[in-house]
Amino acid sequence: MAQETQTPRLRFAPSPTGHLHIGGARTALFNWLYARQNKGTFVLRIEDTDRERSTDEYVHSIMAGMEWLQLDWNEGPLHQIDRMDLYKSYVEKLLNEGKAYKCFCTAEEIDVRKKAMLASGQKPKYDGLCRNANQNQQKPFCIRFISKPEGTTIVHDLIKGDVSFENAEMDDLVIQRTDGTPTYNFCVVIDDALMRITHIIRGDDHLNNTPRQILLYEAMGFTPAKFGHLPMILGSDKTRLSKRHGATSVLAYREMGFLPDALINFLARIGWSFGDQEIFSREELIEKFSFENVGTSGGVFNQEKLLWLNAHYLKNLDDKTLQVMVTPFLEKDGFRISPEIPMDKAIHLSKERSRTLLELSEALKFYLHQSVTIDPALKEKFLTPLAIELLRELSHQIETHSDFSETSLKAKIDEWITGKGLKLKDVAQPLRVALTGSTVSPGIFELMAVLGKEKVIQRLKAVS
RNA sequence: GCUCCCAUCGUCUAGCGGCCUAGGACGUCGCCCUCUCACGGCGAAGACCGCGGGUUCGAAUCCCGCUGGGAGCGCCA
Repeated sequence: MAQETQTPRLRFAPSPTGHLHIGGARTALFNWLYARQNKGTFVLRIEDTDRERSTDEYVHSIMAGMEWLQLDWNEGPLHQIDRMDLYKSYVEKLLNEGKAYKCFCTAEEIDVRKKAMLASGQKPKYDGLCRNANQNQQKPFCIRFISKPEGTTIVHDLIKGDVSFENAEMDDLVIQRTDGTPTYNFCVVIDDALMRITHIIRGDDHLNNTPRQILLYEAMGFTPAKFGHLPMILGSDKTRLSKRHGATSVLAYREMGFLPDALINFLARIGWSFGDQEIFSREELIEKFSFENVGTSGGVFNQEKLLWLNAHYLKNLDDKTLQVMVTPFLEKDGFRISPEIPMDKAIHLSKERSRTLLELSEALKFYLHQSVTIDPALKEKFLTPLAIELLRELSHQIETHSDFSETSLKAKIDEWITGKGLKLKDVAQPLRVALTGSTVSPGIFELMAVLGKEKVIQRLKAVS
């Protein structure tokens, strides 16, 4: 048979029992990167053999997460549930070849025996009782794969190097449940083999499963793929990242106003590095990725760094694009983009002061308000009788000033301030509070130019 | 308990035997810029390279042991 498996085929195989989470997204990313780098194929396969916990909602959510991250796939989504007959044919094959057997033990019986093993210091595993049992009993049964009693199985891992396991460590794996459905370790092997997957890149929580999968490959006459096990992403307490550590769903990061490129960049840098470089475009990632530079130890998910990266990508986006991206955040809070305010200019002023789209939307709200509400404490501190007097005077000065551009405004106000023997410092904060309701905002002249004469005068009158 | 994986600043990491009195980035703290806040610029603190043995002229880098952490040990994936 011709060996024409030169272009790699990779896959991401989530189970739809939850949303696409951070760890899964990184696994998908690394598979995707390698596939794209080598002009290979990236397959999305849904591992939904657990009918109890799998839902369509999660399938859609996972796909939405990948689409948002722009991790596009070439084949799929393929559902394992559609391939049940296929798996069963292989169960039959193994049964006929004497490589598997029916097991009539109940869960309770096994549980008792395993507990006893654990108590005596042994690794709890199925004791193989039914291997020699009468196979024609009229009782419910599951089907087990006969493990090898001796020898060593070596996993040639692309990331961890060679890892060897004693075959005696492995027990007789259930490949078909009592209800007749095949199990994960069995289905993956068949799917990966039949879909001609060349590289299986997944979390290292699967490393212990790999030797038994290799044995399954061999038993069914398949050639094992290459494996690569990624270290886990950890929470701040260095345990495997979970809900306990806060948001883990990729889509939740979209809602928090993160940019897909930032998240991709961040995810890539947990576990993978390229010298001292921190910022990578997708193209660079595809070009520079290699298993060789994937680390072997787990990495903590550091949201502060994600925030920094997000800020970086945010300020490098053009204003019009950002406007499209931030609008949903504004609308969600009941704001309507008004043509009176040049939003792109407002965004230009705030984008380097915001780390997320959410923060950006917050920074834009004051432009859109009908009137400014000022916190009493701020009012007391900044809008003193003296300040109000100044603002009133300033209001008159501006009313007759027609050119509301930033430079013209600055010239006009500077002149007025200097004429009064004051410093900009003396009026900037009261003015800022009156116009924005906050002590924090973009530069006062830029902001006034964006806000427009009418609103500026209106807001000044409201406080004086 | 058993099996497997892992171990450099608080965090992500560079380092693949001499270039390391250990480099970069995030965060932190100063200073500069300045109308506030950011951005930006400059600078500082921060790792006896988990511990102990080897190998070697020489080890963060190789080997062994220990300790610590993680994962697995499901008729979940």
